[in-house]
Amino acid sequence: MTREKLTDFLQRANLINAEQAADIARLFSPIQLRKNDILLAAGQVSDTYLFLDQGLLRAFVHDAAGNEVTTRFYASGHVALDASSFFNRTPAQQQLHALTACQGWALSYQQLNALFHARPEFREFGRSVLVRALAALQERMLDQIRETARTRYEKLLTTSPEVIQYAPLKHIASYLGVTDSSLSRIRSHA
Amino acid sequence: MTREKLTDFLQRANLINAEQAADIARLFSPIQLRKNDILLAAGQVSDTYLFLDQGLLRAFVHDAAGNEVTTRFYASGHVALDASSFFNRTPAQQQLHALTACQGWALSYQQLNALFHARPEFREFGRSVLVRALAALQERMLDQIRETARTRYEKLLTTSPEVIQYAPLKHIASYLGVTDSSLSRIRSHA
DNA sequence: CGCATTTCTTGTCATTTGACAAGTGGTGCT
DNA sequence: AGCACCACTTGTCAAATGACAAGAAATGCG
Repeated sequence: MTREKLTDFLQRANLINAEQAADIARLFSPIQLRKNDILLAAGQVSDTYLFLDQGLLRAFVHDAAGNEVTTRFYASGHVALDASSFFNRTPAQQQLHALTACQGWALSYQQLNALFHARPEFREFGRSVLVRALAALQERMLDQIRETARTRYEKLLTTSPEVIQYAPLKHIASYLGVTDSSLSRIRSHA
Repeated sequence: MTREKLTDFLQRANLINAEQAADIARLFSPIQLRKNDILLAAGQVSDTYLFLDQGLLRAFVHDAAGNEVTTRFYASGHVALDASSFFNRTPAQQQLHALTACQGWALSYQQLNALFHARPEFREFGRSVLVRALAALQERMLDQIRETARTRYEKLLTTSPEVIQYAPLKHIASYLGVTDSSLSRIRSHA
């Protein structure tokens, strides 16, 4: 696995140039996950800032009734992270589950902080990752409020076909906020 | 208006001590808003990092049909901000609207960045503000998915009574993701 | 291979919520 | 005061979705 996707990613917000990206990328360690591995278990303090190169992950929690609710999918080219656990060094509520075999690049909390300290441009970049995650979540919240389940499904279909392809229906359903039966019906009469 | 709430706020995450907090707080400028002032208009680049001392704000967007959707309320003791516009220096999608007369403390983008540069502890604090906003939004997303409108209303009632008290029903309704009629019925037969 | 488990679909019915419309009461403005 | 405009409530009906259950299809495993 080359670091090419990682260096591309680092340059995406135009806060880091090619040379800096190469230097920074060198510090990430390769990570492999098998299908169904749990990268982060409930109660554990996250210590992996993961850039996903290949594969698909999901984050999920249990609700009061004990049902799993999928809170996010992470496709390749994105950072998969429980920000709250990682940055606050607190036990994770969320779990991270590999839906397929995955490859990625990782930093520990200590490494990330050292890098933030040493490299202002990476600090800026790290902030932009957080701000983008916030904006994306806000957008999803809006969809949840004003779009029907069918529209939400169709949007997911066009923006994240890999999710539809690899994630089982029940995970997609709880992510979209509908029951599996409803999603099945939405699909059938698409 | 004293800077007391602001210095308390700065110390809340235990990343900044009392002396540092006093130094930092000194750099914020006081801001007043009248009821119904628009702090941030659509299309404008946000340049106000606002700690709200008194009053109530809301953020809203227009959906495709032109209806206002309230995306968040900001009560006193919190930072009211369109993070995406402020940090990326991009035109705001959201607007910020004073629901009551407000007082607060503000930094410009330039001031905030200078402060981030000069004070690592404030940098950490800034990150924790973002991470907390992310976690709160995630929590709200979960409620949106698994709770009924009635439960969401009741939660808001206990966690943010000031919102119920000062915001008109239609803003609360669009925030909760229901129509005003439905919310009115939920209330009537509480 | 054969069995158990999981995944997905489909049926029936109840519940929630939305759409639309009318009406009431309050508020602000001239 | 008089009028226009909001904010909120309430009625009626339709549409979307959930709950529950049964069954079919696919998958994993010994």
